[in-house]
Amino acid sequence: MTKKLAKSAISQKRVLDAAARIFRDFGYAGTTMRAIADEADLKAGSIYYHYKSKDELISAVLDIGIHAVIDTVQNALKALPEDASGRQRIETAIHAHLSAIIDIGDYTLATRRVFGQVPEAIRAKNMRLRNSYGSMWQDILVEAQKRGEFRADANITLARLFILGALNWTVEWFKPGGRTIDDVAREFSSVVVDGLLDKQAGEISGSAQPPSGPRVRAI
Amino acid sequence: MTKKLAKSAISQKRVLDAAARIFRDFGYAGTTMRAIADEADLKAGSIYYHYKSKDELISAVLDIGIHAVIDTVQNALKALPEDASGRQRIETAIHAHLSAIIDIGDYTLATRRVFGQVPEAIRAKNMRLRNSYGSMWQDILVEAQKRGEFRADANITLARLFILGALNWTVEWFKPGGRTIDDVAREFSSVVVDGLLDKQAGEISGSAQPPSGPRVRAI
DNA sequence: ACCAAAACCTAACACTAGTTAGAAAATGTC
DNA sequence: GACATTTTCTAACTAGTGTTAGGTTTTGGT
Repeated sequence: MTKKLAKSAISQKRVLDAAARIFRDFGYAGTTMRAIADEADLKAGSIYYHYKSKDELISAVLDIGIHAVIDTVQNALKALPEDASGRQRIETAIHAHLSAIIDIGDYTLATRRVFGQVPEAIRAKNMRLRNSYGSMWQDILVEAQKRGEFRADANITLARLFILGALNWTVEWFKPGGRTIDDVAREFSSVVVDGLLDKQAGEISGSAQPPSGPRVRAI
Repeated sequence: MTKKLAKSAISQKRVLDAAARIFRDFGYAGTTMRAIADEADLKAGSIYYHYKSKDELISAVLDIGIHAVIDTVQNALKALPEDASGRQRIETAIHAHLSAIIDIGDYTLATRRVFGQVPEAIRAKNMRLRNSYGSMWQDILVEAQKRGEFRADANITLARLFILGALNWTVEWFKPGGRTIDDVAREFSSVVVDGLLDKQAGEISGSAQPPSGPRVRAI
């Protein structure tokens, strides 16, 4: 166990980044080792020095994709005060999730496009990570509901599926240079939270009232 | 033009259905003509009697997928009274969309999983259909906003992207036998509409108030 | 029973896939 | 500068790809 196999992390990352881009564009079967090698300025055979098979490569890409999201969101939530409201937590989580998946967009998109086509064993392993991320969200929502911030009759599980579905879809249309992540996160939170907020309990935090702009008359 | 090339629509559909299932499971490049043939109880060469290439097959699958959704939603909307509310329209459209994509789930999933990997020309052709579907939703939302039903400060384009993203994601987790489409549609509508509804304008339609169940105290 | 059209099959083509063994280059250490 | 280690390349093998040409069977109308 005292081997000193270092294997130059930077070359490894070069191959991994290239793989993510190619997997993203051509899917699992459509991705060839030769195409990855081209993208990474290598010859096909050389990849096998870093990864021992195509499957090990896609597995690494998948894990990086979900891990980045989990870490980013977890850290953002930890930075919140203990008594943060459900709204704050959701806004924070949405913003962090969007930042993460757009930051490492190649990996996220690769994951989305390839997940259904990957060998069962690899998919199952990655699925465990995704499920643990799902429970993270479930906890936030259930907590807020228990505290009376969210409607008691809301189906939290379905709401969570709705939120994560919409979030994950973002990478398909979000293009850097257009809308900012802040804008998207704010608008998204507004749609989701103001739908979950218990109106019977009266308005709690701010940001629910339209800021300025033209007011529409009621009837 | 007076040819009588009928080409037995039922065989053609058998091949198409098989193709949808295989494309769904293995992606564009991962799908082999031999696998489709197997699934359709044919030999690979025979497929070429019905479709002249793999590309023509995937193109047909993609078009069927989006067309089914467009038709179902359009018909459901047409059946509504002229003065239907925005809430009603959204609930109807969500329900119809879900019904359609789950009904032809193989095609929808195939589309989702394969879209990014298909030759550019085919994708562009199918994209036009999808864009026209997008404007349909945009119209519903903008109309409701103009009538003062939805918050004036809501970004309709973003809201639409969220809704369609979440809807399209449904096929990934929805399993027949569990939740009903009605349940999912109702909950989704509730999350979306009660988030879009202008609270300044007061409650308009019903279904916003929690029906029965335990009421949560405010603070 | 006959026959043409429709539907399917067989066998092969040129090509590309993942992977590997072994040689060659690059790198760093003394 | 020599030498061992790390990294890359070359060239090949087998297996499987989309597609096609031409033959065989099935079908349905007369």
